[in-house]
Amino acid sequence: MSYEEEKIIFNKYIRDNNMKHSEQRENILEIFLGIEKHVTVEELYKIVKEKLPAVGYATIYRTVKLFCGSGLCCELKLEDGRTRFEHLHGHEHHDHLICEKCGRFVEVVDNGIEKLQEKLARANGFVLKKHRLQLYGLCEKCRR
Amino acid sequence: MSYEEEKIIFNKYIRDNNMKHSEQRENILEIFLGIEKHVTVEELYKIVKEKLPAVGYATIYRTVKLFCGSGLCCELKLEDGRTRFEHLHGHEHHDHLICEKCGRFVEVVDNGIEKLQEKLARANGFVLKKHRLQLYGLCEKCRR
DNA sequence: TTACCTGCAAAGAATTTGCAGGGCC
DNA sequence: GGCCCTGCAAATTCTTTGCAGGTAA
Repeated sequence: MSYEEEKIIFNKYIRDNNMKHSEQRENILEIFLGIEKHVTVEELYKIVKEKLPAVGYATIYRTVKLFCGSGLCCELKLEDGRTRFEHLHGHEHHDHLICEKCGRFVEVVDNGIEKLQEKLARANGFVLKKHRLQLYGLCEKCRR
Repeated sequence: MSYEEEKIIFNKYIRDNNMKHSEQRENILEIFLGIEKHVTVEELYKIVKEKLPAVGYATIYRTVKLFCGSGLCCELKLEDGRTRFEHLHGHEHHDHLICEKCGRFVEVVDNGIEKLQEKLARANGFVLKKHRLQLYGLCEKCRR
């Protein structure tokens, strides 16, 4: 058994919202947390399907929304228009550096940038809640 | 007549790509450049429809893509999943500060952030081409 | 037992494409 | 004249919803 901490968080969220615990949701959570990548619903569906052949597409959609609601995962909308989900197990907040050619994702954080964002928002009368930063460019390999 | 400079850029793009000039596209461009806001295709369609009642939805889609291709406009994908288009006439590159409650957009730029992004990308072996930064928070009015 | 969970299929929403007729070069 | 442009309708793609039967509490 793994990801005990996340399961506790998720099950608390389920209870707090008057929903019921289900074996399947916990299985999907475990599979999802084991994926080290930003998956689309389609990708997650295929991976889950291997272990739970009876699962339906709608369930994946419904389930990742629950993960997001419980704070275990967050949605990522990039330029290609597809929604991706990334779990937060073992990942602090981070931004994304994306290669325009090969599609490689790199997770990056820069404290200086974070602080300046906070300052910039304040200067405009805003209280910052969250931000999304994507850097697009060409990685080393793709420049050769 | 207005937006001469943009029309020249657009027409050059059309020619360079073996497409044909059309009165309608130029009219749409002029209307679009006159809108000081990030419009969805639906919004733009309604506005254009007032002056060009015969226009179709598909044309708006096709035409804004051309604007993007010619560099006169860029796509903006936010958390709500709808694609917005903003023209660059009179707008330097900027990021967005968005109020989560009232939806207000503020265009912001911070040179410090821009420079750190460049540095961060380089540190990871990337050559930066562009970036997208959205700051979400609560504006002054909405906090009262 | 009651209300939620689930798979399936159908519905929705946003966007793209095919086609036939009209316009540009 | 040939090829692109355009409106319309149909097709696609991604996502949500309704429903009927199964399951947790």
